[in-house]
Amino acid sequence: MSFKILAECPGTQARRGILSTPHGEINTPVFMPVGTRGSVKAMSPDEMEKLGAEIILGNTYHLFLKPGMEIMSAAGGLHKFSAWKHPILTDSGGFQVFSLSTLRKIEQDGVRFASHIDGSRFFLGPKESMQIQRILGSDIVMAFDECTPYPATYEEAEKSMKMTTRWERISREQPLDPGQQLFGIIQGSMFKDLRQQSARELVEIGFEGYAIGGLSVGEPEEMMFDCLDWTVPLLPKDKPHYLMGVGTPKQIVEAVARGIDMFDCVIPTRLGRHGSAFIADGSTIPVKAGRYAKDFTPIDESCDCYACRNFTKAYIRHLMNVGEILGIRLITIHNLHYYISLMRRIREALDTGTFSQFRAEFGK
RNA sequence: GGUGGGGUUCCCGAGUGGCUAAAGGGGGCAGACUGUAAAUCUGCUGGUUUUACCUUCGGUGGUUCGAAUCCACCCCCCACCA
Repeated sequence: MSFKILAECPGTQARRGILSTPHGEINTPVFMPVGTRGSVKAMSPDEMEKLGAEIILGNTYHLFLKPGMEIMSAAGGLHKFSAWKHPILTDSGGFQVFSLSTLRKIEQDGVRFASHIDGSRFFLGPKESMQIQRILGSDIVMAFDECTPYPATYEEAEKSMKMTTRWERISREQPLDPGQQLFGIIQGSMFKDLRQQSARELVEIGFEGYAIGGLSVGEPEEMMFDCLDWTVPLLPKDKPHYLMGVGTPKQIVEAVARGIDMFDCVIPTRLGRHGSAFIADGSTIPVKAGRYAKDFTPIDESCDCYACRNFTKAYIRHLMNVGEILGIRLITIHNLHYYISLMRRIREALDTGTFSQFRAEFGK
């Protein structure tokens, strides 16, 4: 068993666990910073370690395009190439089927893409995605899916979900290296029966973990929680549950309460580069805004990250204002610290049986 | 002292009689961002009682139904020549 549950919340579906991988253990619930192209933007592996990141993401689509598999193979995989010693989860390229919808055509066995970099044509399907992720050497491999666009009609959602299931079955059949775990991804848009059908079929195929995809694509927040309520109870309890691409701090706390163990999201890093920083209550402040020009206090008085211990909003705003890289780095450090320590607080609450209380407090 | 070029809205800079409150940048301000085509993108940027009126293109005075645009004089800046 690579996933061990250490504690369960009596009042909610939340669990505290440890996921074992060839590159180390991951304490769940966990937030996984996104490092699409082999780097968490603006951060060094050393800094990620210091922030307490236990696992980061990489992306099949992007790494396949650049540097390409010949180099990735010669480099000996993504861990060696990027000097990240800890676990890596790679997304399959399924999200790019969604986000690059104007640059691709879906076919029976996969997707024909025109590279967003130079327009060159290539094909990515479950077989290709598994082969690439095997070479990348990720600890957790994601099955190839289509992140269904929202809104979708029932017919569109059903067609997309069925195709995803077929692709995931093929993904499962592909060879991976010893230790590599494969996660399936539930789709079905916002339809209860499709979501549940997707979950049941994936459980039947059998994966080392189960992800819920196709959320946070523009639907109302309540719908996202509905989808979790419909599907998580159908998943094996002894396998990790991963909510893909989510989300805001409050969404994460709510999803943990619904039995989610793993999260990834570009929000902390992207907002950091764009000048917004998280504060204690989970909301953000626009540090680059003119109103902070003479604010000589840290982003968050109660935060003990490197940025808040040493720098003022006025200084960071100035850096952002003149385009100095350090501004971006400091807010990214702060935001990642916020997310990672949020997860630490959630785990502590689960360890001490106080999660329901934590959740109620956080929601205020 | 001479010759040539120029002074435009916060800045740079286009505009040489009505379609001009004035292109385009920059700067400023605000907003967006959820498995990263994103250190990106969008909007606003003279004033007000906002489908209209007022003020603004170095200054003053003129020509004209109408001037940032034409004329006269003045002030200032730049280059070259003496």
